[in-house]
Amino acid sequence: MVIKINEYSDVPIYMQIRNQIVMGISSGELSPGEQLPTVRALAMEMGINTMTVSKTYQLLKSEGYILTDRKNGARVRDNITKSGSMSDENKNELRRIVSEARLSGVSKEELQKMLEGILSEFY
Amino acid sequence: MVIKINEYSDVPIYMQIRNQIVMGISSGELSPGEQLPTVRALAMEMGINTMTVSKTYQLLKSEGYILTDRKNGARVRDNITKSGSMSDENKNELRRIVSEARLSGVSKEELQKMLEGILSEFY
Amino acid sequence: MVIKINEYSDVPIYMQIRNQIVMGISSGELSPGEQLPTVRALAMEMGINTMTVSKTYQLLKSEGYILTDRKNGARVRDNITKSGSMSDENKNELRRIVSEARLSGVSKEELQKMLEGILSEFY
Amino acid sequence: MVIKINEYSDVPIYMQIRNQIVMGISSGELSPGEQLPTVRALAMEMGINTMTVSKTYQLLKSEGYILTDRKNGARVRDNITKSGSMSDENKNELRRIVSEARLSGVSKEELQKMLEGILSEFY
DNA sequence: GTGGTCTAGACCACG
DNA sequence: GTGGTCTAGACCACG
Repeated sequence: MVIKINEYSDVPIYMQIRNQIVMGISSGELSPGEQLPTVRALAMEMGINTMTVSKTYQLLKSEGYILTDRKNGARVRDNITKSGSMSDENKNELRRIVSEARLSGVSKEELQKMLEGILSEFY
Repeated sequence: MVIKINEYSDVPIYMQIRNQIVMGISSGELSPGEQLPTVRALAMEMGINTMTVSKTYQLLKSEGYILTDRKNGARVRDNITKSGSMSDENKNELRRIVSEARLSGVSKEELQKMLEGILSEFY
Repeated sequence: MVIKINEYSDVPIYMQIRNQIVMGISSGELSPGEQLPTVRALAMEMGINTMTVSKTYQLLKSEGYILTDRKNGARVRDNITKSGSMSDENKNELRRIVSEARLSGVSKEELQKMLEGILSEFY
Repeated sequence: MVIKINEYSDVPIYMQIRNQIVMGISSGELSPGEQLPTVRALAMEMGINTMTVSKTYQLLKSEGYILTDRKNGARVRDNITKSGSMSDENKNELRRIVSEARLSGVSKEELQKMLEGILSEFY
């Protein structure tokens, strides 16, 4: 799996990596139980600080997306906790994005089409 | 229009206010040409510093959502610039949110229903 | 002569009017000795405060572009003081504008052509 | 690169700094990728508040001239967005400056010569 | 060590 | 009375 960092983004690097791994798991690109690169390897590959990758893995672990152990490194959990609902933060983000799309002149139809496209990526 | 700040959020205060005003404009709660509270009034009302509100207004101005002048204070622009498309950042956010929703066990149908609900708020 | 105010501009109204009158004099649209509208008339016509127009006229007078007397109102001076050189401020502005044009990807030829066009308006 | 503030100017400090950095980038004095002084260092050096410098950097960032990150501080972007044209504001400023030059008695030839000089600084 | 955010308080130009 | 600017000083997340 290829992870790309956007250096112009305001999203912190550790969060960009986290987001891409989450999307990888959700889309199926990363399978349950699959091994992730070691902190050191990923940091080296991306030319960033090991601390940054470490922060990503700890976050993913605390969110229940991955497991880490000293022997095997980090692996995708095969029983990710399902709360069954979206966080209020994400709901709010959705509202913000939709409202901005409308003000940008994106039509309802265009937006629905785009949303269907994104849904088909993950469902 | 009531603006609520979540002091525990990671989103900076000036950005929370900005987001709520954008949503207000998009939903129609704030009409084109409508006066916004003065910097001082809003700061007082929310118990925050005038500089913070000022930052919000300048951001909204630079984004083309409002205009300010010393006589009338700030008001909603009546010809908001329409790029016609969503920013890459917002598209990416949509993908992140959808991917997280799926991993949380939200079904495609539930998500579609929620999206329709949000769309009907703004379109 | 038609004066247009851009309400979105950061340039104060009194300065926008001043600039347009100066350009009118320089282009010949306003002739030496020509009568300007009264403060009251111009303010009424533009739907702005008389104080704003008054400020404009006082500025133009202090800059030596117009004369005012109680009997005849304001007139374009027929012997505008010629310093013979550009102000340092204006030179600096030119440098700023040219530097921004270049960074915007405007070619030297395009810029020269535009400058010739502007020069032919006033010379 | 030396930045000089004119404390008597009407141009706000953060804007004076912004203008000089833009001119520095355009003239080549500041190279793509080059580090800018840290907010604190520049503020200290110029004897002004860090907030003022911070405002400058955020403006330059929002205009696409520089990028900032917490590790490296601020640096000049190597792919500055090129709109391909001058802003209407800058065109208007050019007209104002040329019209004032003419009224000051600057000849067309002198002005053309000065413009060529400025163009050769940046092109 | 860096930029980002926020406060309390002040002064100013504009209208 | 309004927004715009600036200071002095502080705390925080990121890396």
